[in-house]
Amino acid sequence: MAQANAGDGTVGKALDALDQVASMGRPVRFAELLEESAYPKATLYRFLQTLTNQGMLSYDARSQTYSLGVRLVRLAHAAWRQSSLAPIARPYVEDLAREVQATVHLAQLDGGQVLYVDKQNPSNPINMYSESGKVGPGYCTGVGKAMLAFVDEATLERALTQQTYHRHTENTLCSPQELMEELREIRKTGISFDREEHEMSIICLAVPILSSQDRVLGAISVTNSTHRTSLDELKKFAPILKACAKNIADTAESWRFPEHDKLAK
Amino acid sequence: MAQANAGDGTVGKALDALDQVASMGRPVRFAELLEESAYPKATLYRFLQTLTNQGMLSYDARSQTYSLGVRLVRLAHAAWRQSSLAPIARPYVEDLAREVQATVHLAQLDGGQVLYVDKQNPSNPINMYSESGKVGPGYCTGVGKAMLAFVDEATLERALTQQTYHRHTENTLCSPQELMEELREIRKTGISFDREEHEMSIICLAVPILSSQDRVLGAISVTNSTHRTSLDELKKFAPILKACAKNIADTAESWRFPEHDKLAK
DNA sequence: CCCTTTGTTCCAAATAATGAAACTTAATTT
DNA sequence: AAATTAAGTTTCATTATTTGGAACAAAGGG
Repeated sequence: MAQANAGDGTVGKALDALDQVASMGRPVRFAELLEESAYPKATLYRFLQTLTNQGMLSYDARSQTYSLGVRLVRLAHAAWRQSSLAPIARPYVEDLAREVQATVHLAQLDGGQVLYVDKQNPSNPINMYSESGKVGPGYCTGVGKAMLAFVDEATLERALTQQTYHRHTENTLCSPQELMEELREIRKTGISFDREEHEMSIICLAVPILSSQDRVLGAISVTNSTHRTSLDELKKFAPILKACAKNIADTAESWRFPEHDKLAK
Repeated sequence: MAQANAGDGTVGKALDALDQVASMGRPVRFAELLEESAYPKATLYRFLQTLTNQGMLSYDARSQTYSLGVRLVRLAHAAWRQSSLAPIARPYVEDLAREVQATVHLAQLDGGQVLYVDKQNPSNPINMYSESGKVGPGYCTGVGKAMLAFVDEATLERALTQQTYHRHTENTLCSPQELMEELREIRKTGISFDREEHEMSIICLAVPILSSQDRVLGAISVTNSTHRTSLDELKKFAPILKACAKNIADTAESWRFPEHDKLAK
């Protein structure tokens, strides 16, 4: 994994290092990080020290390993509450899951990737944190395509280059061309399918959550398996999904921007 | 709110700015931040730009406000999974909550403060993320005192200075002296009470989670209200709590340090 | 004991951060 | 509509920090 991120001076580089530790998914030693890092020994070393001082990383002297620090958990709690749609959308998502009797995902766009910020499973309404924060590919998930179809030109272009296309199943759209065509279709209908593109026997129906100025706020989806339902069956939920998305968008806007009504004329 | 954090060059300062946004708890405008900031206009401005570029903040052009970015949610998910005790302790905490039929908290120390990383409520096993990441005072909570009682001299001293003592109730321990005395007692018995010190009618029993080298990994507690139980009743759970803490510690150690068994001799 | 690996510190050169001030919008008042 | 104020953004010479090769220290073998 090469260092993707160039710009933004010292801070950007230090955050690169932070991401690198995060991407390992376990406590790591200095040498391991050095191997994969684009930065020289002393430089990386200082970054890790700084981040540790700052509580963004924690260092275990016994095993000489770095892990992500608790400060992140604190920050993230605030981030999830103030910046994600999840707390606002929660009641609507719950209702939707109950109504469709299937798993509902709430996602937002993060770079070219899909970031899941909430999940509701009607049969097992538990265990939220373990799903929030997961990331998925943008080009082969229902929510990903639903969002990409409605972002502005510039964002889309950037997002498309950030995809690393991989043929997960025989249905996966593996090129920007195929994807663009699909997105055109989605823009027309307002709904997006995952036709076993990411994982066999998993299908889903997704719709974007759009602000009143048609800015993409996020997306919601209903997921199910081909053993329990079909695309045609799922499609029947489109109106409910759209209504739910509308509700979330309205609530989000009135919540996040209670003043400045002028512009909305 | 003055800037607390000095050291650590540019990165530290930028993270200060990040924390500042987090502490506001809502989207904020540049001017608001500038007012409270220790940094000059242009400097703060560049920090915000950098953090936004990096996805740690997000900027809404419409309302000209900064909020925490989605990248944090992603990082935090990784942090919670790899760095907190929560995923390891989850099954034990669940069992405990069922057994004692009361709310169980799992906490870790972050600076002088208590960071809650998991919570189980037997009657309503749901809604996790909203609790993880919350912080509380160290000096007047069961888990806080349980952990402080067993940390090393240096950490304790630093933690004590970081408390801002406030008499929440008539039982709150409001000085380092009172607290130290209490900690001595806790060290002797291995259990810690919250005798309505943080909130009236809320009591709790907590025990520390200690590694085999007696390093403080975290703490667990059983919380209840005085209307439903008493301190004496709670005290009866001490053995179960201790056993649970032991289990968590053992699992944590074997999980996080699968190799290097030599030192444990 | 020597050699290797891994982690830490130094320091002069290179680079990036700094912040006062100038500038540009945008909003409000006259 | 012009003038005034406020809010946000850019500039640039100065200053301070980062940089990274290389030397150093410590731990682990052979």
